Amino acid sequence: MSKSMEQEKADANVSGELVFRLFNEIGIIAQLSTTRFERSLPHGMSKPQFSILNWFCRVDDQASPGRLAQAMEVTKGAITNSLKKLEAKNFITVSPDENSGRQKVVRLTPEGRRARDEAILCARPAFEQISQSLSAEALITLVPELEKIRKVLDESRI
Amino acid sequence: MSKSMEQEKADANVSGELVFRLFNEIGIIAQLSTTRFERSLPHGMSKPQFSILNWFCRVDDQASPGRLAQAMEVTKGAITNSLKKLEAKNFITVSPDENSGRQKVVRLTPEGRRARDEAILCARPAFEQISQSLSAEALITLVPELEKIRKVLDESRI
DNA sequence: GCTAAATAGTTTAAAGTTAAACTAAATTAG
DNA sequence: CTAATTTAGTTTAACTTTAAACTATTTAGC
Repeated sequence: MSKSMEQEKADANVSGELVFRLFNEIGIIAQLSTTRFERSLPHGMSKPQFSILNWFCRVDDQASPGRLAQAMEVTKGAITNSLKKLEAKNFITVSPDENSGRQKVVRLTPEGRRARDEAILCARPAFEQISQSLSAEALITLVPELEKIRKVLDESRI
Repeated sequence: MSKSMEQEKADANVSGELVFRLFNEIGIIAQLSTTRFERSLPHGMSKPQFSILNWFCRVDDQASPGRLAQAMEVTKGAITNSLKKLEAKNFITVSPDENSGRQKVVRLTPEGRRARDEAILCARPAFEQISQSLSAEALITLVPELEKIRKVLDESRI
């Protein structure tokens, strides 16, 4: 075995180890930050519920449940569940789609928009501390790298 | 309001926004990577089960259920559940602690160690692709930053 | 046009998690 | 030494998620 081949193998092992640690850290951070985030949310709102409201504020003012399922990266069943909760709180409306009898149209209500804004205000302090203990620089490099990883995972979804 | 104060507020908003995106990306990556990881595991092993076996290989050769719960960052109930599964597969042994009647001692079996090594081999290809689409550089900067974030979250746990 | 396949959404069953109640054992205080 | 408190682990109930089965509607193929 040539020297360069040995080196390549060593690199692969180092990368393998690092990728492993990467996903381990990400898993733990997701768990801890979700718990913290949900505890700070008003109206007994869950992270999935918040994500749906936030999506409406940021991406589009209406959508089918299926489109939301894709955007949230969860199953259709999970979206059915979340939409029921949000509808019960009058944060969204769900109506039949005029153009397609098998689709539905989901829309944000003014209360829903208010609840989302309120949620962001309530959650801010929970993350301020982390924001402070991280350099802005670190954040600026971190976020695009993570976006890249997410896209790779997303595009090669099984 | 002075110029510098305005600037500080703008910075805070930018950071707030970035921190928000950071945790959003982390949440999605955790979800997608866990699914992919679990599908690659042998013996119908779940990520929590693997994590316990892996902990024994990396940290200590025995532990109480409570210590494992802390290490895995889950509740004691969740650990009770996982340990039952692992014991049924003969990957661990659970025995009474000689020094304390209310504690138990959990240990890895040789089969457990083999299963963990096998799991790592099976999971490698699933992550190789990501490893390839990321620069080693990116990984080397990413992992320590994430470790820092995890530690901040962990140390200030509520 | 009519049948077959695909698509949208709901429901159900299995699994896993948390929080809280509970049992049993050890420690602390008086 | 006894009673109260704390600690370790299990159990239970509520909830969420996924995957698969199911219903209803639309689109394609012939």
